[in-house]
Amino acid sequence: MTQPAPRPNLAISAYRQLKRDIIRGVYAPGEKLLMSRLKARYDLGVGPVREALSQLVGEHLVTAVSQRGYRVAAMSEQELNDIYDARAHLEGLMLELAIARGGDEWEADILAKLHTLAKVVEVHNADEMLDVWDARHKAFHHAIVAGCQSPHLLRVRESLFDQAERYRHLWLCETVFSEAALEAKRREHAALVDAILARDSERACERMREHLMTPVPIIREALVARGIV
Amino acid sequence: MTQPAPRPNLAISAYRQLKRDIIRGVYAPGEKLLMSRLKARYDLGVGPVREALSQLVGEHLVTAVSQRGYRVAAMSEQELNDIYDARAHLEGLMLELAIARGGDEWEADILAKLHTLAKVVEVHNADEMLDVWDARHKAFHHAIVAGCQSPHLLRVRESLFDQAERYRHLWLCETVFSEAALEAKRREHAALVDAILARDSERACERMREHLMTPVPIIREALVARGIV
DNA sequence: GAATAAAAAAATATCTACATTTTTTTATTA
DNA sequence: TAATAAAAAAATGTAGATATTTTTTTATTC
Repeated sequence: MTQPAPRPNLAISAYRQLKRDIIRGVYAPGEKLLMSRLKARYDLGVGPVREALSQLVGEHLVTAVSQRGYRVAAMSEQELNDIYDARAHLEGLMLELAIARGGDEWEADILAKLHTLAKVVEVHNADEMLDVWDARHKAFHHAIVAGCQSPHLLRVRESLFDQAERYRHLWLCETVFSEAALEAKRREHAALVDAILARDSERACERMREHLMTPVPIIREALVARGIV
Repeated sequence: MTQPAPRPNLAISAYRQLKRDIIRGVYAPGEKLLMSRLKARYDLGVGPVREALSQLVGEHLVTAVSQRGYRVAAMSEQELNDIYDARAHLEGLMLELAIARGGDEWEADILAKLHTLAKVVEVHNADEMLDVWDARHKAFHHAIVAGCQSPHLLRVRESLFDQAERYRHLWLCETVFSEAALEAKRREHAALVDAILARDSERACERMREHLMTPVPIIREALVARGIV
């Protein structure tokens, strides 16, 4: 049924690599993205690179000034606060809708993803640990909000998520390798799922908003420690 | 203080024209956007056109399939419902935050924009009437949600707005030229502002959600009438 | 003869290399 | 030092070459 994914063109792979590198912090916030450097790094012509940059401008990960090229979007404590605040409120809203609209398989899917997340232990390699935990954590949160059944709200959430990714990455590094932090997260998730399954909208949304805001102070410190702000 | 707007390059003006044409319905939903036609229509080379299309893909107004070019994003009754539902809930949330966070000048600005909107009468030309009323109507609604003071929520709202524009344009044509419809809108706006100034969050949000959903049946009919769905 | 499959042709999308314009840097002069 | 001019670097744009998809034509099978 599904179309066999067409072989991506160079612009698409340039887009993926560039986005990944920006999120991972390969380029510093505000850094100028020289066409010549990008061409060399990804071994592509200017066309594909330019198209990739155009799309990233649309996602606000890159800024452009006509005739003066492109830069990685800046990071700031102010933006950190605003993104996380916006996300917390948006996901609170989506959870409220999900509790009103979600059915049995919605609940079941949340439990399934919670279980999978709790089982991330057998991994040894540090990088792999980070990737696996992050992927499952994302899947868990996605399962919760997916219950709102609105493709457009889900899309809007994803765009906020993408913009938060650079900040989230700092938090992940602090969290994934601390057993205490992971345990705290486990407890928050359990309490959240508890309220959701009880269909207690008020309590669930409050816990969701709190849960989403906990990384902020940690990230703020990491930003300072790395001299980003 | 403000930078003198740099002269836009061809990609930027291609982007603006293309976006405008898509919103205004120059291209049918789902229509293939031939590179050769676009080049001819806007009198540009492939480079700038491709960059503009890439950005529109990021805004979900255009879809792309690798090696098979670009198409105008489809329109459907389902999407109409979802966009308006998502917007109603999002703007309800933003209004709630605005009532909690907005100060005196927020209230004053809403009143100012309401007044300006009420004064759209001296225009005779039909097209100009539509443009002026729409611009002031937008300004009014923007003034309301701006009180939430979150740049990211405002940006997310704008992206939903852009995606709704094609549907909104159908509604505008039905509304702006009907004195009865305009009068109904005037009353809804007055009731909304009333609840906002009373800082009655619950009532204001309810009225906002209702107000934002009223166009849906009208647009649905217009979609059918024009054979779009 | 109708339906299917294979091959060729046309249309289209994509990419690169080069030319042009603009901005930034460096050097020069008052 | 400030202003100007020259040089270098960078961004932008165009045209043509290449690769892919779609359509048309031709051949084959039932």
